[in-house]
Amino acid sequence: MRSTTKPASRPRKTPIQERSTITVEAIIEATSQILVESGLDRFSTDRVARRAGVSIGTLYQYFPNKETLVYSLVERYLDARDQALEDTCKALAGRPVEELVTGIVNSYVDSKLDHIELAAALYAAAMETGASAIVKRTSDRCCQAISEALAYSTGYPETITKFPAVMLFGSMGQTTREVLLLGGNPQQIQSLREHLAMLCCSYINSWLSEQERPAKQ
Amino acid sequence: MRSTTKPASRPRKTPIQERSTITVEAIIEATSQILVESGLDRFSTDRVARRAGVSIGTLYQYFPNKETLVYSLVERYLDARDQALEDTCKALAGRPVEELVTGIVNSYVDSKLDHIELAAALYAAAMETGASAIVKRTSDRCCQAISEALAYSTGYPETITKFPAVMLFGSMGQTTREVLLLGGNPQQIQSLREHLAMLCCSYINSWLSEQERPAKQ
Amino acid sequence: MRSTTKPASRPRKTPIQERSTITVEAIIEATSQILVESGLDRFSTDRVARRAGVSIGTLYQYFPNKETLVYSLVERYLDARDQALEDTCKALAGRPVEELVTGIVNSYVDSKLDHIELAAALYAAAMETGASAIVKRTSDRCCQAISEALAYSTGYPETITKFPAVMLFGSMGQTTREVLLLGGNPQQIQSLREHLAMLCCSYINSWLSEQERPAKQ
Amino acid sequence: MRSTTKPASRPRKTPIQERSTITVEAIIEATSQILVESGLDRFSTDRVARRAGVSIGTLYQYFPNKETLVYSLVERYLDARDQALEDTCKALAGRPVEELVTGIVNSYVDSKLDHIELAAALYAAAMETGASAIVKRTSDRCCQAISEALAYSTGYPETITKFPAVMLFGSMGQTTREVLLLGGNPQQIQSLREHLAMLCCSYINSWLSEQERPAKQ
DNA sequence: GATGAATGAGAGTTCATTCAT
DNA sequence: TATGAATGAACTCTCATTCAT
Repeated sequence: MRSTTKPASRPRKTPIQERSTITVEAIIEATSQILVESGLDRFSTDRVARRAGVSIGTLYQYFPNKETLVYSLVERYLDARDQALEDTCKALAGRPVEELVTGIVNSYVDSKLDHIELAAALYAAAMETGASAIVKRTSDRCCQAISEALAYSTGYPETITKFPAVMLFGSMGQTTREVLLLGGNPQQIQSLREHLAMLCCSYINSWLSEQERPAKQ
Repeated sequence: MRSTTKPASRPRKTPIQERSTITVEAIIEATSQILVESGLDRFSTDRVARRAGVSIGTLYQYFPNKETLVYSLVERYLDARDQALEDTCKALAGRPVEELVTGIVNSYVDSKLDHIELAAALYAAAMETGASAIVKRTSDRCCQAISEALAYSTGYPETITKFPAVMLFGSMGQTTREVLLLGGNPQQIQSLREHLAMLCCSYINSWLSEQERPAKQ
Repeated sequence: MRSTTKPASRPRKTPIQERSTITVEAIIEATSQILVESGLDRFSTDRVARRAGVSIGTLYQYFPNKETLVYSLVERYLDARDQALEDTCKALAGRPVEELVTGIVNSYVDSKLDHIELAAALYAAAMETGASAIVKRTSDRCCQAISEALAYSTGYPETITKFPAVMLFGSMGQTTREVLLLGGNPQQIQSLREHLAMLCCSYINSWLSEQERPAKQ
Repeated sequence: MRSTTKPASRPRKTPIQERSTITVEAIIEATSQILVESGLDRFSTDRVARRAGVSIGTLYQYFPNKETLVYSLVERYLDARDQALEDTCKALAGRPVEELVTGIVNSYVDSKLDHIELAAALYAAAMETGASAIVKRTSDRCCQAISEALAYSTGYPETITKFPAVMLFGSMGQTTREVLLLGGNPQQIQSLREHLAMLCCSYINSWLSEQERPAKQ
């Protein structure tokens, strides 16, 4: 992807009319399809416009440059994931840690399974195109949600639960990807859920028991 | 980067004169620098050649196409990581699991720290360019090494240690990346090592104690 | 010219606005000029675009690759020749052979004279670039037309007039080229017409008289 | 083929030593093979050198540029054809025209058959690369030989036999090529010989009888 | 608002040729 | 004399983006 030096601006125009909304949706859908089918190479504004059934000029009326297209998609996808995770955290905050952690794991795995191919394609796309800022922002949001829920459930202040939250979030990401690469059949997914729950719970328990006797350290 | 279907062939010409060995090294070094500085966009064969101080023709005498440049680098980097991990596994195979797992964690973190910027840049680069095949291959190699060492240390057959190995390997990857994104100062790195060791050890212990009483499950 | 195996596809885009029709004509005209002036070497898409007064991008919007440029021209030129020959054949079919053959000769020479330089340049160009398929196709078309007219005028079935048709067509091609190479002044052209008519007529007459007494052979 | 502006110079060095001769022969043979196999595109000095088993530097020691390679081959091939034709003309000069003309036809067809593939490849190659000068020169030589023999056999001065000679020579070229394109099986070749002989003889006879009564014209 | 023709910088790659070894 | 590493101009083609209609 040719990286122009322009800052990644938000969509140029906020669709207000009905028709515009349809157009924008068609464009984003086309973006998604092409990214999944062909990856970031072979991804061109021209193809997106044609697939969306609009002219290239129209596309540029709603998305000021190529990057914005990918950004919109990445953001939309990650927002959904974050939202689900936050909801889970809010729903389970205050419950026993093991229950909380297991809930988080399942929410995370579920959100990946929802859009398997898109997840993989976006992951690669996000690395390029400077979308890593978005990735960082949403990662932070997830860690924040986990950290808060953890603090609520354990009684520890958030300053302390921050790091374990990062560890939990980090553990889920690549293990899930790895298992999907292994084939991702239902049985493997089930194993993933169980092992991930076990891994996260035992880690949190270890960490908790260590917190109880900090003097020894 | 255009991912054509052409196979990522090995360097086109094996240097025979000493002069050309220097040239090849210069090209690889330039590839690395530009990838780190500017990412996969803005990465062009032209820039690489100029940075390496050779003509574009010379570059193409040793690397048949652009992809091969990135491949060479990814492969070289991952091979080093794999080698270190394998060495650690071999050295610690048969020792108590906790010692083994801690050793693996430290080896992994060390290899990332060795080339911090390069690691990040290559990670992104590898996602595109079809180098994901290489990534998969080397991941498998790591999981294999971990799995074998785990089998040796626990007495369980490798068929059983396979999945936990994948979980361990997966856990290390993104957590490390996440912490480096957080800034990666020495103190954070230290925390990472401790938490990662704790996470991995407690997971393996949980898993072991579950294995002992499979009937109850 | 690199003859890749990609099929010589038809122009990429059919002009819909009037503006683009002009553009396409300008490009074909430029192709013709450059081919005539400089031959197939020194023929580059860049030069064509510049000569046509359009950007290189515009050129590629209508011609998917370099070969298509030459193909279009070859085809257009040969089609005109074939059409003229077919018209002549149809008009003279049924008339005495001598009249028919003389008509064919003149039609052929006329079509060459119409675009003297272009004919020479295209001839060379067609040999390369895989346009030889087009050459073969149009040659066949000419031979077919001649063969049919010959059958009609002589009463022999077409299976028998086929070969003489090829001989007639073949005789005209290089002799005309040869005479043009000699300078091609009006007097030479006139001699060419006369000798070619004589050559073709006497050949057909010989062949006819041989057909009448096949037993003796 | 990139046309450099340099004049087409003769081979740089005349091989005097045994070894050099072998090298030069190997290079010419490689040129021939590659031209036949792959045509004028994909023909590169590099490939020729590799095929000939010599270094690119050595190639340039005997052939100052790429064109010279093709020239040598074209010249060598056409010289052989011309020589054969001249020999035939000398041998048959003074014999009855029909015998002469038939001999010429067979000599011409034979020389084409000798190197069928090479003939086709060279024909295309000669059109490009400015070798057309050579083609013209050797064509002239053939026409000259035919013209002289015709003069000798008919008693007419050479100024008069010149044009018929061109017509005869021209008739043979494309008809032969055309028949080879048709498949060129032995039966077709035999037909070609017969029809070509008939065509040429009847033409010459017509021309002769016209010469006898010029007043009527 | 929508269209699509036009733009042109820039990318990847080739290959004839030179020259130090 | 032979080698082959190095050169770089030239070439084909793409694609993000603009703007007249």
